[in-house]
Order: sequence, then C-alpha cells, then structure tokens
Amino acid sequence: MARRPGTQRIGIADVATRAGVSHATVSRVMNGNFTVDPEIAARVRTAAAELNYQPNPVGRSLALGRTDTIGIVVPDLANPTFQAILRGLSMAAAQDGYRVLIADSSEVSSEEAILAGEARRRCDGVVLCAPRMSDAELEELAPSLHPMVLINRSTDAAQTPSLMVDYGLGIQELARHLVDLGHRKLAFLSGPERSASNAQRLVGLDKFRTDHPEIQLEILPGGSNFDSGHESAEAILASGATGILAFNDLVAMGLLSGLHERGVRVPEDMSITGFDDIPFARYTTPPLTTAAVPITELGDLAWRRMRELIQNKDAEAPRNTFQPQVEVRGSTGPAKA
Amino acid sequence: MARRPGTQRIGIADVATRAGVSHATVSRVMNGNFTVDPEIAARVRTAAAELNYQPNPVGRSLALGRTDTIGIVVPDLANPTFQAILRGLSMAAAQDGYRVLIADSSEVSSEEAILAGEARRRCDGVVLCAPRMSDAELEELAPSLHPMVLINRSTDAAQTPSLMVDYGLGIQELARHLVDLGHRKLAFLSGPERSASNAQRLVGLDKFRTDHPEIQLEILPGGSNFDSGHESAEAILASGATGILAFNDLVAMGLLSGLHERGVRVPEDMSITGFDDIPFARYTTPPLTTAAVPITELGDLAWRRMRELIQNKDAEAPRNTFQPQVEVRGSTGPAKA
DNA sequence: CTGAAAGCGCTAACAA
DNA sequence: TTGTTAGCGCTTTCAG
Repeated sequence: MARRPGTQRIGIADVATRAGVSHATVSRVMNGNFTVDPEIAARVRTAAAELNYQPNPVGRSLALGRTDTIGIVVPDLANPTFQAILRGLSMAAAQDGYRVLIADSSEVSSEEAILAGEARRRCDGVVLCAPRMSDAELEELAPSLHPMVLINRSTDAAQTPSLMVDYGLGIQELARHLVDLGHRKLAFLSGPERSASNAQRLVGLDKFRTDHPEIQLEILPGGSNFDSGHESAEAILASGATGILAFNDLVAMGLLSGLHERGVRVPEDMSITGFDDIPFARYTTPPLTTAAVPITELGDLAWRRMRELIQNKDAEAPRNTFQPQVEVRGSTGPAKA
Repeated sequence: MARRPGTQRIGIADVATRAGVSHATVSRVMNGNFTVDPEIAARVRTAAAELNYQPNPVGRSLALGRTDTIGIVVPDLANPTFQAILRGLSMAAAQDGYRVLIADSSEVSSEEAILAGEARRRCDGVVLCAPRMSDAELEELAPSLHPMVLINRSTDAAQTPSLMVDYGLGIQELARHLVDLGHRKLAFLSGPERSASNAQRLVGLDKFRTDHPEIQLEILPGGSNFDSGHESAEAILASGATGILAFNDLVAMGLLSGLHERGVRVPEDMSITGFDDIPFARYTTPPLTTAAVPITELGDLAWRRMRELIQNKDAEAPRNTFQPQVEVRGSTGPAKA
C-alpha cells in the first residue's frame, strides 16, 4: 500500500512501541478494559499522552462495523423547519456521542434514494425527512436503509418508526379559528405539489368543507417560501377572502409583506395564519397566528427512535403523531362587520 | 473478530466469487480502471448489479486515507447565519462529491477544540465557523487540524485560509447612514462577549466616534438573538437614542417587536438597523435596513478553499475579506425635526 | 493479564 | 491483463 508521504499521523503501533507493549494492550487501555495491569495501563496512557495519540475512527469503524454517525436527508436545508429538525437531531445525537452527516436533496426526489443509500453506507442509520419519493419507492427502499426513521411520512415496511404531524387537523383548527372570528370567505395558499404534508392539509380542508358548508373556501396555488407568499398577495386580494390560511409561516410572512405594500392592514382588513410556528413567527408585525409544531422535539425524538433501533435489533417501530397547537397572535382578528 | 450476526452486507468478495475473478479485479472495475478486459469487466458489472453491490466506504476510506467528507464546527446551529454558511458549504461540497459532518459547540468555547479534533479525524478537513476560542488556542490547534478553513476569524498559523467579513466597516457605514438621515443620538446594541465579530464592530464604532465627535453614541449590552433584542426595548427607549444599530438582524427584529408593543413607530419615531441581511430581513414590517453579508457565498467559498487545500498540498492560504453592503429599507428614516 | 494473529472491506504494488 | 499479497488502523478471539 502506498503510505501517503505527508501522513505523519500517530497510530496505535507507535504508542505500543513507546510503552513497550503490544497494540492489543494499547487498544484495551484506550477502551477502558479493566483486565489490564494498572501499572501497564498507566504506562500506556503516558505514552499516548506524550505522543498526543488519538485513535483513528476509520480503522475503529471498520473493525467494529459501526461509525457512531447517523445521516439525515432533507429536501431543502434552506427551510427553517428542516433546519430545526436537523438541529434537534444533532443535539440529541451528540448527547449520546453520535455525529450527524447531512444530505440535501434540493427537492429533487430522484436524488433522494441515492443520497439516502450513500448516507446509510457511511452511517449507522439514516433519518429521512419529509421525503418526496413515492410510497412505493419508499417501501422498496426501506429494508436496505434500515435502521431508518421517517419524519413526516410513514411506510408499511417493517421496523420503520415514523414521526408524523397531523397537518390535516391543524389546518382545520386554524380554519375554525377564522370562522369563530366571523370570517365567511377563506382561502388556502397551498404548498409544493410533492409535499405529503400539503396533501394532508388539503384532506383536512375537505373535511372542513363538509363540516362547514356555509363557508366559502378557495384553494390557491402557492409554494413554500417567502417569495411565493409575497407574489400571491395580488391573487389573495382578488379572491375576496378575508381569512387566509397560508401553507406555512414563511409563506404567511411573505404574504404579510406583500399585503403591507398594498396598504392592506392585518388583521383589520384581513386575517392571516401560518403553520409551524418557526421562531420568527412571533416577531413579525403583527405577530403571526399559527399552528405550532414541536419541530426541534421532532428531531430529538427522531434520535431517540434511532437509538432504540440501533441498540435493540428488534425494537418496536411506533408511529408517533403530533397534534399541532394553534397559537393565536396578532395576525388574526374579527371579520369586518 | 466478531462478525456481527445480523450483518448480511454484500462485500467485494461476494462479487468476485460470483464473477469468477479476484477481488482486485472487482475493485479495478468499480473504480473505472480501464486495464480490465472489457468482457470480464462486463461480467463483474453484471454480478455487482445482480447482488446489488455497493462498495463499503469505510473500507475504502481506510485504504485510501481519505473519507470524502469534511467537517464543520459552528457555535450555534440555531443561528440563521451559520445555517446559511452550512448550507452554502454543503451544496458546494456536494457538487464535488463530498459530504459534510456537523458539530455544534453550543457556544461553549472549551468544547470547540475537542469537536474540531473529533471531526478532523473522521474527515479530510474541517471548517471552523466563528470559533469562540482564543487566538493562541486557535494558532496552537491549527497544525493538527490542517487542512482547515476559518470563517470570521484568522490566524497566523501556516496554510490556513481565512474568510472574513469587515464588520467594522459595515457598522460604520450603517452609522453614517443614520447620521445622514439626521440622527444625532445613536445606540449600539452589542453582541456576545466572545464573538470576534462583535469586537470588530466595536473597533469600527470607535473609529466612527473619532470621525464624528459631534454624534452621541451609546453602547448597550445585548446578545445575538430575538429575545435579547426584545428585552432591550426598554433600555433603548431610556437611552434617548433615535438611531439604533442592532448587533444583527435577529436582535433588530426582536427590538422591532418590543418597540411595536410599546407603541413606538419605526421609522417615524426611531430608526433601526440590523446586520447580515438574513432572508427574513426584507420581510419584517417595516423591512429592515441592514448590512448585507453574502453568507451563502461564504460557505461556498469555504469549500473552494478547502478543495484547494485538499488537492494541493502546498496551496496558497489567502485571506478574503468581504465588504458588507448597506441595504436601505423601511426601518430607517429621517430623524424627527 | 498479555501477546500473536486474524479479520473488518477495500486499494495498489508487484509478479506472473 | 489478472491474481497474489500486503497493507490501511483498529478490535477481539484465542493461546499462553
């Protein structure tokens, strides 16, 4: 093998030589194996300290078949929701000495399978966050990705815990809130086509329609970011609706800004709701009424499920569903008389 | 060695057996080595496909001494600035087939060295993002972390490219903007103690004071997030200043919200500036005047520097400094007559 | 309690 | 062109 010239890294062998023992013994000491003579152990430790030795994790991983790393695949790292999940996951995993490797599919659903496989091979498990791929593909992929934890999706494949948010319920509650305020014409600014959570919102709204036949509800095409909200201001005005359900907080904020530019007052002239309760939501002007999703906790729980899977070969694979919590703030108010 | 029972992964040996060749040949084929007989190569490829073989990156990494992964250490993954840098880095690295491993030091400067070392051992290089450690520690650590790229810090250690933002200049320009609008009493809501970029802002403001002895400028203690901005509203009002320089956009947004609650109109009663130009800045009400830092590009460039270091053992280690660009929006206006 | 040796999955020098 | 063989740095069984 070509030993790369510059590579002057200290290995277990160097420590062994300096301590006058075999590398097996060094390995034992480094791993806190107490079957080693205390005096020898001390000698090894001194040698290691003097050489500033740090075990090479790659060699260790190969020997152990374990990397102490988990992967996460997200559709878009620019989205605060996924950022928060990543953060929750990373903090929780770090507590247990695990690291996280990230992969951003840039909303390209065909990339997801490749990225997920790639990540899985380098890691001990993989978290798929709101995957855009089809149910069939997801189920087919699952065995090769195991241990895997799903966020915002579920699958029939075995051993795959799933963390879901009841977007359908959340959007219904927001709609009801607007109705309670006297709004009779509502509009939903919808999200990305391939988003499963958008589909859930639409189902929820169908139910809402059934429950409230007297209320007018228009569905408008939209997106998932500021700009799409901002651009929709005109269409929203044209719709004549006074209660607006935005796909998420980002869209709501963009809309808020677009309406402000047109002199529309919120909530006096129009009420707006978001979804997710990202940290920014309470700081908009006016503060955003929204449905709070415990996003960071989602990441946290994802790690706990993953840990169960890693530790317990045949762990349960529960499906948790979180109920969004409506947070009434300043962006919604009584409909004009 | 204990072969873990469940592990049914297909290795290069299985492919070799099935194709009736040695694993060396399989390796050659998998790596696109053209010295292999086309017919044999085809046979290997079929076997690999039939077995759905995917090379194990850990074995590969050990053999090559290369992981095709880089690490990034950030002080706080909840901060949109670091999220954006991470995103820029990740996208750019992905283009070249590299992944990124993240480590969040949670603003604990004593953790940074450990996390950075950990990350470095698992990766081919490490990006240190706004490290909180001392200059001395940074310089001492540098050799063991090489290849390393620094963001928002620099060091005298050799071979360490540095990506800097001229916060001192940016804050001066914002201050000048406020003065041009007629403000005579300014206040700076400062950031975290250990933040090097906060120190740079303070130096810039010292210079500003020298240049504008007629202007009153008060420095108030603060923080780096919404809440600290929100909590500072009272102190800001008490200061009597009409032009407020917030540490960053988050602080400015919190302040905006705090002032709104107290009935202070922005910009009519008071002008507020942020710093960074995070995506949310243009969507606050009113939109935030701020100094734009090309954050995502910073991540992108960090990768390019890293790539140079990895490819070119003795690459240059330039220090790039970015000039923030003042973006005048609605949160600043003429001082009251 | 310790060392020798095998093996994790792969790459690459060397020989045939 | 291909196979044999020796590592990469570590863990762990098995003798001693």
